[in-house]
Amino acid sequence: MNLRQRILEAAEQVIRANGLARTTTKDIAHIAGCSEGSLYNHFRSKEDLFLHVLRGQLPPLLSILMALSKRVGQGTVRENLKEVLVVALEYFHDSVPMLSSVFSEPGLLARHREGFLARNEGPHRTNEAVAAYLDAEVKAGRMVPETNPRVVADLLLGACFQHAFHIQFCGENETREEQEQYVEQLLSSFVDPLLADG
Amino acid sequence: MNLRQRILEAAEQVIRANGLARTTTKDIAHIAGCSEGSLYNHFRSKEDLFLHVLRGQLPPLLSILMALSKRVGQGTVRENLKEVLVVALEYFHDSVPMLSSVFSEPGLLARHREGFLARNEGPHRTNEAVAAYLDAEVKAGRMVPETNPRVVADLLLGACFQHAFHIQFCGENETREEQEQYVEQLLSSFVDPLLADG
Amino acid sequence: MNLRQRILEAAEQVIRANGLARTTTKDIAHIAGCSEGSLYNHFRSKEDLFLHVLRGQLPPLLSILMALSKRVGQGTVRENLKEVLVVALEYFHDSVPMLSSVFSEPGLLARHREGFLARNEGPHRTNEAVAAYLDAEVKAGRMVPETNPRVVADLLLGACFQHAFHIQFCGENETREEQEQYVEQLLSSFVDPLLADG
Amino acid sequence: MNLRQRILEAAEQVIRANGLARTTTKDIAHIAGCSEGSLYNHFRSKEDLFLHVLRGQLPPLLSILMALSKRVGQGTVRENLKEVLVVALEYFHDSVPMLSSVFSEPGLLARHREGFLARNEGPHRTNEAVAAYLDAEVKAGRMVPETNPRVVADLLLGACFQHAFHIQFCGENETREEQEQYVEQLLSSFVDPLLADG
DNA sequence: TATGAATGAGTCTTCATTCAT
DNA sequence: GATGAATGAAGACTCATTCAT
Repeated sequence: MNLRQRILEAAEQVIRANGLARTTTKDIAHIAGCSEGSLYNHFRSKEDLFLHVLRGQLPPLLSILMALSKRVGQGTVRENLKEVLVVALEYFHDSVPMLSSVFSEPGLLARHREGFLARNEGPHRTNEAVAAYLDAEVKAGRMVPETNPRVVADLLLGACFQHAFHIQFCGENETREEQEQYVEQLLSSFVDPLLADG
Repeated sequence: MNLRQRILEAAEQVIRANGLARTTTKDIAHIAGCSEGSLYNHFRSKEDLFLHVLRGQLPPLLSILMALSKRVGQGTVRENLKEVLVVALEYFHDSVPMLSSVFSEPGLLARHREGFLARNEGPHRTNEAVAAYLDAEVKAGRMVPETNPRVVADLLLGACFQHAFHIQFCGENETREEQEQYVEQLLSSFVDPLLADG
Repeated sequence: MNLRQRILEAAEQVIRANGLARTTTKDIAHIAGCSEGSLYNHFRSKEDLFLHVLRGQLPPLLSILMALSKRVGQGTVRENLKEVLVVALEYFHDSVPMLSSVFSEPGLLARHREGFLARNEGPHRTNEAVAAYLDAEVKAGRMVPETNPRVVADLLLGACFQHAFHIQFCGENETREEQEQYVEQLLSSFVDPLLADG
Repeated sequence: MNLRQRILEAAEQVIRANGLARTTTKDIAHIAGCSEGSLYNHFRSKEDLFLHVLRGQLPPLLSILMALSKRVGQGTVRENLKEVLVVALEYFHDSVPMLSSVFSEPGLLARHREGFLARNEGPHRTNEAVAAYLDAEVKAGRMVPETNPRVVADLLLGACFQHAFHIQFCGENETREEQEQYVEQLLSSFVDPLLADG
């Protein structure tokens, strides 16, 4: 693996372990197995490096959710949503600490913003993707016509997001099974009544 | 106002303006109108000061939501929920940046956690309070019996929380009116069908 | 002596010993007997400190030359000029290395310039002061009327300046006696014919 | 042009633009259109490269002045001196910043000194060359016998040198015409009385 | 010979904290 | 309790130089 990539991964690793504010170039270089100077052969500044790390965080979930559009009309809506929500919940658990950290450095946030807005990759895009899927399923007659796709997407992803935020904030752990149970609760109480095959 | 209080407010002000990571004792002292040394006559350390600032952030919403229990059976459920959600949304807008910032300093987060867990004031308590209210309204027959109070609370507050997070993250502004519209959407599409008077 | 003054003198000392480009904050702090951090309690930056050191270099000769005006008509012109030129030559020897160094840092030179131009203390002022004295002596009838004061001042100070520059550049030493001999040469060959009492 | 020469010219260009202390190997390589590594295929070190650049600065004027000896008895003394002084003044304007810069790096100056002293090319040699010319003209009867050639050379070149130093130090510009006027002043007020054809 | 990634020593600067007054 | 000068550890970043290709 080339050094640039190693540096990016080292930076992500240190940020996750020590927190954004406690991440030093020295630590990053140590984990990457190179000198501090080398960091600057690949990134203009520490902030620039962070920006590249952050940039790598957003797309994963988004690309999964974009792929949802291909599943319209396939499998069951419930299964599709369950899979999506479990993936989202897991992703939120992973990304919430780093994503949230950025609020501690408004300058970094501002530059990060410029980037993801220009690339149309903001975190809000996930909700749009799920809403688009729901919309298609409503039109396909697989969900009741009263369904408001955007509101349902916001409710489901919002619940998962806040849930992950709270778990991380409280320093708890959640097993994969617990995550699935959480999603199952949402589906049973909220989504099932919206399914057309009721 | 005594100096201790002035320091606390100055710290909060600087954190909001510059971000947690860019908040220095020098800036705090300057805004508080005292010397840096004075900070240490009132707080053991900068972290200690931050902890006191953070402690002051959580309770406001919680105490409002706790008061909800007194409104069971009074007014309409819709009105009660609307008021609560608007207040919550506004509070999330205000507090998300500072609350999220803490993820950048795991040590600070850990100590903060010890505190709010000991005082039973964690951010997750807001959802519990709303769930308790909903539970009471279900029992009072003002909501359909299929309502799962905790899930509904998580969906509603989760949507508001993530919405505020996204707005702040994208650096946008939202007027009070837009906030009310957002809440109204949630109510119309999701809550109304759950009201027993339908 | 207060720390600020000690830092200024330490900086000057290190610049003289190691050269402007090889002067580090570490060395300055060490000579001043304080920590590097203390430098920044008294000066905004290393450049700012250098600016204050430089500012202290220009005025000494200038103030001596300004005092010349009081000697018009007193003593002999030759004696007055001799004293002035010896002082100037000695001063040039002392100041040429540091003054010249500044050309290596155009940014520092630019800021230095702003300062001395605003205070009307530039190095060219020395020539103006001597010219003013000569003009007065011409008008007092103690020098031949053909004397062009500004040209004579430029020739005499220019010769001394370049002489000092060459000596320093070649790393030679010049005793006080040799300096006096150099000045005496200038007086005998050039100034004497201009004196009215010839 | 070969790379070695391109590097030398690039180095000179960067030094003139950014100052000696702000000249980096990176900048030099960029201007020379080669890699930093290539610098070290042609020069032992950055200091070595600078030494070669400096070495190229001194001889130009000197060789012109050495050629003066051929003009003894030809043209008029006034014309010869005027041409020489204008060339010298222009040269001083050009070279003073770089030459002076070297005082900021005593180690570089010391090595430079070794070189030009061994080659008998020091800056003081210019004055010797002019003095030799004047001496010849005195002996040729074209200047009054009281003329002290070395003193006259020091006065004239000293005035020009200091004038150029002041102009550069004050960041001013001087047109060719102004330079000629300055020299003309020196000639009219000082040299003319020394010419034998008066 | 030309390269350019990698280096690591060195530099300036920041900042939370202390302590004598 | 209030001060603010002094601290020194730690930080990000620069840069001349090396070396494998």
